[in-house]
Amino acid sequence: MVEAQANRGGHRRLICKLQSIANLAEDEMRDVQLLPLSLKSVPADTQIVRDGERPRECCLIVEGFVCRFKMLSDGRRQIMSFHIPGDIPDLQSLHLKILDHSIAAVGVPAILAFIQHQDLHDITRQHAGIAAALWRDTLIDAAIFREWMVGLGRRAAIRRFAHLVCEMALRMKAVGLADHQTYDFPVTQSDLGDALGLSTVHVNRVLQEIRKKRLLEFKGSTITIRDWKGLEELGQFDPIYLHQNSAAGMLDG
Amino acid sequence: MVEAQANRGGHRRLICKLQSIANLAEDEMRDVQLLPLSLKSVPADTQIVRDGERPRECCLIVEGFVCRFKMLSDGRRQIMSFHIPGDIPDLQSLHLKILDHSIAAVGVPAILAFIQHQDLHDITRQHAGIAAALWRDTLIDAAIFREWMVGLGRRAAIRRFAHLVCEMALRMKAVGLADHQTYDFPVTQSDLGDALGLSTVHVNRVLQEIRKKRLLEFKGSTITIRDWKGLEELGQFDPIYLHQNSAAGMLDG
DNA sequence: CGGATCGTTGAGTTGTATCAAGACGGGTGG
DNA sequence: CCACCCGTCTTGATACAACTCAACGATCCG
Repeated sequence: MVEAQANRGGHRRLICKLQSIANLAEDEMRDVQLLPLSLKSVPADTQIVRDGERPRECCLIVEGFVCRFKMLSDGRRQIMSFHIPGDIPDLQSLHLKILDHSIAAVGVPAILAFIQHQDLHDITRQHAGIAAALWRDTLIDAAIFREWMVGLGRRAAIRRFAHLVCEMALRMKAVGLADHQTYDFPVTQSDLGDALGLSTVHVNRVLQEIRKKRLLEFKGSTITIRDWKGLEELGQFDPIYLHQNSAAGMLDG
Repeated sequence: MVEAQANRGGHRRLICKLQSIANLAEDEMRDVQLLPLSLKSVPADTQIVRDGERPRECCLIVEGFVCRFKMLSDGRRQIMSFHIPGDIPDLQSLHLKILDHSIAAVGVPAILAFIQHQDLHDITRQHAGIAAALWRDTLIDAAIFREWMVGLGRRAAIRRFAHLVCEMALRMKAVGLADHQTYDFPVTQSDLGDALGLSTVHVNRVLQEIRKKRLLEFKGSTITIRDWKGLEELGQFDPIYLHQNSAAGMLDG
């Protein structure tokens, strides 16, 4: 069955993600695999949950690309994070009843696996290791926010973009979604602007500049890194803040 | 003994903080009060823990004012949060071994109470409620980061500042450190610039502008709010993101 | 083929940074 | 007790990064 396959996909993605941030015991992994998942697919650029809601479930990304964002009263938007398969972007709703931002699929349709809060509470009560791993995941989330704050507050536009490209490369790599120097990043220049705190026009000019420096290509929705060292330097990128289990041996081969 | 008093102060502050974000049971509060605290005072504007360290304890603020920040290679700084008595600014170190930023006292000397990671691990293992409360605390931390990101990315300088003033007012109020419309905020204009992503010169001009609007006074290290409604509107401030137990009935009396 | 979305370009504007210098103010030492 | 000094605040002049507005080109899709 298609559904059974996708379900396995959901558990596989979750396991893979958890292993990239923690070391789970055998029985813990087994129970993660038994978590009831409720699958749903959403079209590209569609909201999944909305600012102000009180969700009773968390959403695990199985396929696709997701962002969290807040709208301002004048219609402008700030994207606070991008999420990839294996992430649970609203894990915080487990302990914060009201959602203080929205979540949406970006660029391409997404397949999501919803997990009841109740089931997550149960599994964390039974397995201290899983509780710790999930807590840790939300802490890494926060660490990424902090790093973005540095960019938004203190880094020039082109550095911000370079930094984002490096970050996504490592995160995609950690869950097996990036090969040597290429990965999929299906966002528009307008999305990028909302994430980097820039106007679309300026994003466009930044992209041209970075292409001219031959640091990367960005055709269609594919990013191809041509000069990892250069990108890292331009973005002042130091992967420590990602707190990955193995932050070594990356794309610079 | 002075130390015994301050120790009680530490536990009192912690209890007060935890009650502002969660509902603890009797026995949980009792065990919180039994947590071993190791007191230390640090001079104003001194680092407490440093980027890259691997702390074995967390630091509870008993008195004073603390910020978390990252330094850039060119010596500029981004402050990512301010912390007040009752906060544990490095609670995340419980699950993220390496610190990805530094922590320092700002403006005035601080009294800190260090809690061994081991003791925190023990108490969370014994009391699911305390584990949840601490996890929740780190999640609120992250929610505040997100809100700051919106400011840094999308709000004009004066709005950013107004927003910060509102946020600090509510947080101080929640732990009994702000009265009707006044509270202590011992930061220099340079600190403010590092928090808001602005130059000192521009902070100065923003302050003048906001004074001219008669929204607040900022003499010495004391902020006096003159027009809460106006500040809230200017800062586009909506307290939802603070996830306080009782976000109602604030300074606008 | 037409419309919608996205990307690109140019011109003009503005918010904020930088540089430089002076004023203020609180603490220290002579 | 005064003089001095250092950090902070303030002000002015100038520079520039990024924004806005507006128009046009490129794709894609129905």
